[in-house]
Amino acid sequence: MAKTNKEITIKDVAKQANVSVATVSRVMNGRDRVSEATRKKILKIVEEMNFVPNTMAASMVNKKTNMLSVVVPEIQNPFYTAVIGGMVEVAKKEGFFTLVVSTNSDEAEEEEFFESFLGKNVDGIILIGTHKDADFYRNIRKPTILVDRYINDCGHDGVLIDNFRGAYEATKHFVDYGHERIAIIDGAHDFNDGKDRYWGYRQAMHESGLTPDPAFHKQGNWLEEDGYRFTMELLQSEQPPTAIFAANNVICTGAIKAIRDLNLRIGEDISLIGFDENELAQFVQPRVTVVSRPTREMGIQAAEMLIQKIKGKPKEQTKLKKMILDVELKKFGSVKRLKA
Amino acid sequence: MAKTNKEITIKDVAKQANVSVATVSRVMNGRDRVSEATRKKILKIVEEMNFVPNTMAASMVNKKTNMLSVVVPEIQNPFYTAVIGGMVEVAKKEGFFTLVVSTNSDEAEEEEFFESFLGKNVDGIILIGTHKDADFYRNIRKPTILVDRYINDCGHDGVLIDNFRGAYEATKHFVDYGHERIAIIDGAHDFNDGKDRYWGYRQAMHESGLTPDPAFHKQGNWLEEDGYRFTMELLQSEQPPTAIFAANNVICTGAIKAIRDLNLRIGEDISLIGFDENELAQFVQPRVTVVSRPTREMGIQAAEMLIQKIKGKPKEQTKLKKMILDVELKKFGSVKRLKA
DNA sequence: AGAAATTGCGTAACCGTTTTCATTTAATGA
DNA sequence: TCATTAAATGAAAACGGTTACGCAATTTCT
Repeated sequence: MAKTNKEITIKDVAKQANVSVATVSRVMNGRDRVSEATRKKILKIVEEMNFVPNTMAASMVNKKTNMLSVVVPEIQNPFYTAVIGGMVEVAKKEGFFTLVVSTNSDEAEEEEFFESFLGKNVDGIILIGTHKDADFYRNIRKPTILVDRYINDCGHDGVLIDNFRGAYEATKHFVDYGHERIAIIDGAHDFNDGKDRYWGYRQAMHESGLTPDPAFHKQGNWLEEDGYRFTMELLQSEQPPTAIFAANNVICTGAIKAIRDLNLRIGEDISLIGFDENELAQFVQPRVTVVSRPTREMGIQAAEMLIQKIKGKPKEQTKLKKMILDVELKKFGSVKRLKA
Repeated sequence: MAKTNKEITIKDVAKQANVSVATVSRVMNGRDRVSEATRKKILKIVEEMNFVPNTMAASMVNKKTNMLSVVVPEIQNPFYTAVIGGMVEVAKKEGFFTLVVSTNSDEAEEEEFFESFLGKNVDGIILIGTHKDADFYRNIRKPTILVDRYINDCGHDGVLIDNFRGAYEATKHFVDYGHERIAIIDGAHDFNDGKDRYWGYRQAMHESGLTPDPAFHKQGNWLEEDGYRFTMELLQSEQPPTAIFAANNVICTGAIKAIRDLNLRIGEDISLIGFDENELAQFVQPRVTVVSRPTREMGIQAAEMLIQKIKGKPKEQTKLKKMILDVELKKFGSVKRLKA
């Protein structure tokens, strides 16, 4: 079992087949025409020798890797994995291989990716960014689609959802059911998504003639523990709200747990709306009303835009596109009717 | 803004600095000695021209990419993302970049990976496999560590947990609390993990002098819906069990939902133990007793083994190692005491 | 049949690095 | 001062493919 650990190369095949490497290369990727006889012969030898071309060498000359990457802040968050799922589906169909990178919401890690082997060598990127500055994005030279989080003047197309309207509809729903003391738990307004949700809430309040109590705006870090802590605070205060809008999925999870720990009933003692589906929101009874967005679809759209961009000629550099997908308020029983 | 889209290469730098490419290469990766003067000069020019070496070209010659990949069946499953988390942590510390690939539990997709650019070019692989045949694994030439699922004679090291003991302890716990009618919901015994859990259950039953009712072994596909459906069936049968062992995390989720939908109380009307933590198991009250395994730690150990293997010389090919990590039965209130 | 067009394939340059080996230059010693 | 040794650098051959170009050998056209 003396193992010659040397990988066999196109040269070995060429020698064996008594042809030039060019010919082997030709049959390998069916570009040029080769006589049926030699094609057969070469194919047979390729099979026998178990030759697999070194993609890296090939990429060096034709500058394509057929790899896409999707960069997300947290691989644990089901919202992101859903986007990934949609993206991978399309990429695969189009012949691209997708690799996933999680940056742990860390700007340094995000930068590291772009300087790494991968960042340099994928054909395109779908990015749910962590950076807040447009400069960072402008420095990305590869075809890139921003998903969910968008920074103006970043120089890339985006696939987004109407966060403003989502929050607006949620808040409006509370108001329609007679709520006036409506709290919102969100996080830093570093990105458009968070900011828009807050201002959707504000506008709905304003239009309804309600002045939001500043104490009802709880701003954390978009974490489950924030949802838990702030819900506790809110519900244990002197004048608790009657309704809480949890501005993302994990905040909502925290809120549900807090409400449970306080022995209160959702939709009865306290009304709640979340943003995005999440396991707990679907489990509790009544199920929690949520602003739902087409997560998987976002990945699909982004991948299609990206691939189109990769395949299109550079001259087709039309102006930037932002695709806004629609949200839907899925009403279950977590909002109590206070008035007819 | 006429953009010369050509990437600048080491040659450009060399020309600008009036030195050979060899010298530039030397200063870039600090291998050989270079006079301080030229080093400074080159570094300055590198800075000015914003030169970044083409890693792919470099990899072609030194056959290293400093990339690791982790291949998992389902990126949505929190168990896998936890393993990934641990692995990435170690890899990063050791200077490796990690990329994640999900195969959707599809053998074809798994194979595709190994034939792709990535599969060919990473320095090592951590694999939670989908294939059932040892041959597949034996064909993997790169340094590889199998995690969680192990196939004998596969030719690779593994990081596993003691599934047998986990299930054994869980079952024993039921018995200790006086249960005799104990059901198990699992899935196909394609891998050691599932099989071992089943036989851990069997042995505990046997040692306790209990003969398991064949109707109490429900075998599905390890899916949440299986957990739901079988729990329903079990609890609605003529002679329902008093205890259910849900052999993985999503089956447990399904079981919890079914119990809820049947308006039964966990730990009262039906006792339940799950395998692995999961969101719902932690949420319901009483919290569900689970066999807990060190998920993150598994990733850490695997990454350390892998990197050691990559860095070690080939002659150090000692015999195969299987590292077995311990499980722990975390007792909460979901098992009712039937006797003192 | 001879010119023209087509087909099949080999030669060699190239992609952007690393690295060995040889060579030049500077430093050291007697 | 001149030989000896050490330090700094350059030339060129890899690494494993792709592809423009060109030349024979066929086929097609008139």
